[in-house]
Amino acid sequence: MEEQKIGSLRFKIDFSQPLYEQILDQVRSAIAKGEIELGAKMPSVRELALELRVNPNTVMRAYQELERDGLTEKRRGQGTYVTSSAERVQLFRTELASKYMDSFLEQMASLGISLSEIQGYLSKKYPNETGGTR
Amino acid sequence: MEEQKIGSLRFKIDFSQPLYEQILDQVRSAIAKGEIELGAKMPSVRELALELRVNPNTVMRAYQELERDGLTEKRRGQGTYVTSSAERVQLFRTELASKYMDSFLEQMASLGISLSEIQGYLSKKYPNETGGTR
DNA sequence: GTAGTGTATTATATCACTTAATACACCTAA
DNA sequence: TTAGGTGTATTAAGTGATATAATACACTAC
Repeated sequence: MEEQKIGSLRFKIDFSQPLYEQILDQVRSAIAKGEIELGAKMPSVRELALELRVNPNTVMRAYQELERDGLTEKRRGQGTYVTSSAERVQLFRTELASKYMDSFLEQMASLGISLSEIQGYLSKKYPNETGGTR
Repeated sequence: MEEQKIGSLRFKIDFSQPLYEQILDQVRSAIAKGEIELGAKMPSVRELALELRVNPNTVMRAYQELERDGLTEKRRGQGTYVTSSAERVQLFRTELASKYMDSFLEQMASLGISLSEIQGYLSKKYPNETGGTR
């Protein structure tokens, strides 16, 4: 429940999922949504671990995955920085969105739910929006 | 990779996810899609465990969840049967679809992706379909 | 040199998942 | 009644992912 602010980052950590995964997801989201600026300095591994009351190894695991995503760059002895490339962020967004989309469609298919039914659900969830394909 | 048939049920089991979860998902899907008939007798816990080369406790865990879903009924001493109520199956379908939908929309929101962008992705994935809301 | 970075290693603990062995309660059919 | 098939419960054990803790090393800026 308790939301923490560390620099321009906000964190909500609980025990429903692995800690490193929550840190990873929330930083990913902040970068994807532009809540933290391109090229900005990330909190250091030790600092973030201290603030979140979590082991440094746990933070490092999240940071390593962020670099694999191409969302951050590490400079030994200096720190971790958000990538300066808007293209990389955009590429990450589309790739992850595509994965989310595929697994969602697979779930719906396993229930025998067609595309038109999905569209129907979408309309119900957003009754006020006209929808992009209408 | 190896797909197994047990009665009218088909199973593909690997080690990417918990075994009980895979069994659960695949039986759910079979019932939701009508691949196994309403009121049909399910394989017994011991039989399915033997066929899938899995511990009976693991199968039982999946079966217990199926009953919680309202998709099966157990008759002590007789066996496990698929529910005879088409309404229950339909209810389950809509409830689970709604959950899938919500968590999907949450994922997309975490990437800062709007509804109209989602509609765009849908059109790309299904270029030949007209779509139910058009 | 000092302090702050990321990184690596080793040990330990906990929990979810799975298997295994066994026993019990219930129902059906011979 | 007996035998065999149901679901259920319990106890024990092993494995792997997750997390913590303590420590050390390499690099960089000041």
